[in-house]
Amino acid sequence: MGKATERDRSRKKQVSDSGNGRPESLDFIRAKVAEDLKSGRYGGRVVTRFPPEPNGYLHIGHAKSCCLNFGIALENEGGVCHLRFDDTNPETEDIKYVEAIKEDVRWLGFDWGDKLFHAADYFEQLYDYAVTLIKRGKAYVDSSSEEEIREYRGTVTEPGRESPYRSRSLEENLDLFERMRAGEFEDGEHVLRAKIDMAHPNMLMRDPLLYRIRHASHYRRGDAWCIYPLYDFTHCLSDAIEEITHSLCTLEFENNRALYDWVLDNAGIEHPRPEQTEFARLDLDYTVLSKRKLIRLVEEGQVSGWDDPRMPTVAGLRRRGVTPEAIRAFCDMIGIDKVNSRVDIGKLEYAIRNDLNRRAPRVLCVLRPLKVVITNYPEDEVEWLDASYWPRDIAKQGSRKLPFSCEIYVEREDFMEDPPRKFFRLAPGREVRLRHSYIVKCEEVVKDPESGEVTELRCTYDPESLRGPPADGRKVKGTIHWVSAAQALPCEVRLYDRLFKTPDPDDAPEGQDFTVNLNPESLVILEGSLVEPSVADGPPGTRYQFERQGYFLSDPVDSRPGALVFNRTVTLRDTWAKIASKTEQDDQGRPT
RNA sequence: UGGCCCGUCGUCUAACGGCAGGACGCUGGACUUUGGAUCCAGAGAUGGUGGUUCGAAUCCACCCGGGCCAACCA
Repeated sequence: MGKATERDRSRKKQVSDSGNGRPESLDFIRAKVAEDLKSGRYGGRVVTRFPPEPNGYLHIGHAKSCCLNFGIALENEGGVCHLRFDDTNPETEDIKYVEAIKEDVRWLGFDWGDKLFHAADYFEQLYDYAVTLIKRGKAYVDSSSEEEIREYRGTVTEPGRESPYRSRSLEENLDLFERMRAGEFEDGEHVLRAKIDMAHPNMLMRDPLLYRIRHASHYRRGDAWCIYPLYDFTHCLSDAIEEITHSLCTLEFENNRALYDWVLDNAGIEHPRPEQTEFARLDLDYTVLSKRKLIRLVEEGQVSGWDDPRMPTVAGLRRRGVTPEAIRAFCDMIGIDKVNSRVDIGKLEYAIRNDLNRRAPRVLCVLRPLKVVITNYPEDEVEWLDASYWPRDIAKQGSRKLPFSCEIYVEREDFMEDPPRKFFRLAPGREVRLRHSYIVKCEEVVKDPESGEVTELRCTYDPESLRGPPADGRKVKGTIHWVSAAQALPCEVRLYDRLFKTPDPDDAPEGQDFTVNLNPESLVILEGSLVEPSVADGPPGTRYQFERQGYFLSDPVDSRPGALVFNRTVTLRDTWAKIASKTEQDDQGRPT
């Protein structure tokens, strides 16, 4: 008991009690940070870093890392998290990605203060460390060709062979490396390699490359350099330069840890040194989270850009209407572990709904309109009904006026001529409540004589039914949304759905790739939707719940007063859809 | 087939030698002028086999399954 109390007290991340009387525990990384703090390993410092490479946009997997690194800094007294661009590859990186990433990190709610760094700014120091390595006999210039190097490396089951250039003298190595920097050689003529062990069972330790020659302009350093350091050399030393304590990265870098430590050791970095710890990257079903694949979707025009609302990018989620709070809540929900896993996208959707439920005012919008004439309502009358923006269980004030008249539109889906059991909506002879308004009864169905399509419903209303249930005690189970024909605003509605139709997009038939699994219905554009007039003043980027439909955001780019465009962020939970599909299954399973 | 890492409800996770707990999802019910939200209840897991131990998800061995590594990417 005393042990539990002590552990409880030492917790820095105060998460809610799960109701079982026991405190919730820290993930293994936070536990390690807490341990290091307790043992005084880093003198009470906690310094993490979020190290994106500016060669693409941030996606929700990066958000997980962002939440972890900035989260740990926030949770610990005096904790700091650096934003560092890991920009050592001049051929793929661009300033536009730097700007986009900064915007995304800020939008996610994280503040790096004055701790903004670039690995490219360390090139001079990194060069000096390389010289140190050479002087210690721990690095050499290899003049083998790319193919030779590959060949000599061996395979995972066979040891490699030493390069013939491995035994060059210190002086020759120093001279060559200096001339590499001076630009005396062509791309690929020489490389700088660590001298470790060509027979090492860990392939990364078989004399890994440290520097390569690339006569290319760097977005930040211009033409100042023609040799560029590689990841394994750069990252650990950048961490050391910034005095990072906990260097957190994903599982695929587990093999790199030995090299991380080797470089630090041999470059003479003093203790306390940064320590690398790996965790599982985020994988989400019904989408892809690899930069390579996301770039392909953008370049092939499968989506409209990095910020297409179907993209799992931070920019895409933002334009879709997802809030940073929802993303952070989701990251909290999934936890941190070392098991590679594919998270149910339903969890993300839950986090989004849970957040939007409390923040999005309710309005009425008819996506696919069906005309309804109220035959016993005065033809020229318009009643402006008071309608709360919030349901009774949300403690917020505010309402708007909703016009009601003899001609309205309802959702086409809310009428069925021959309804199944449990369909609580409009059907011949049936009554429904119009949200915030009267009860109406369907008296007549008007059809197009040619096609047979229902074109209009003729209904009567109960004048006594505006407030509360009907006096005669009859039950009206269904409530549907509607808009008044004369005052409704036409709008475009973009219904976004999952980008892929299969949980694992990479599971493609032989010879085909993930793009065959793209969901052709991931975007359905509705041109003729009608929304209540109160939304006219909402600036682009306003969030609403369209009652019974879902959460929507007026598109920040395309929506304008008079030409409203709404993006569906996520649908509401749809119990009816579940009942309907279950009923269908039951009917199919039953002998006729 | 070499090395490293990892296997707990359908999914994401907790339990660190002592009652396998939570969340999402699912099922049923209550409530309801959103088939939303909320509330209540329920079903549901330690990959396998041995061993150590009074006691094993936890420690050990073997097996099975999964991931990563043979870019001058990160």
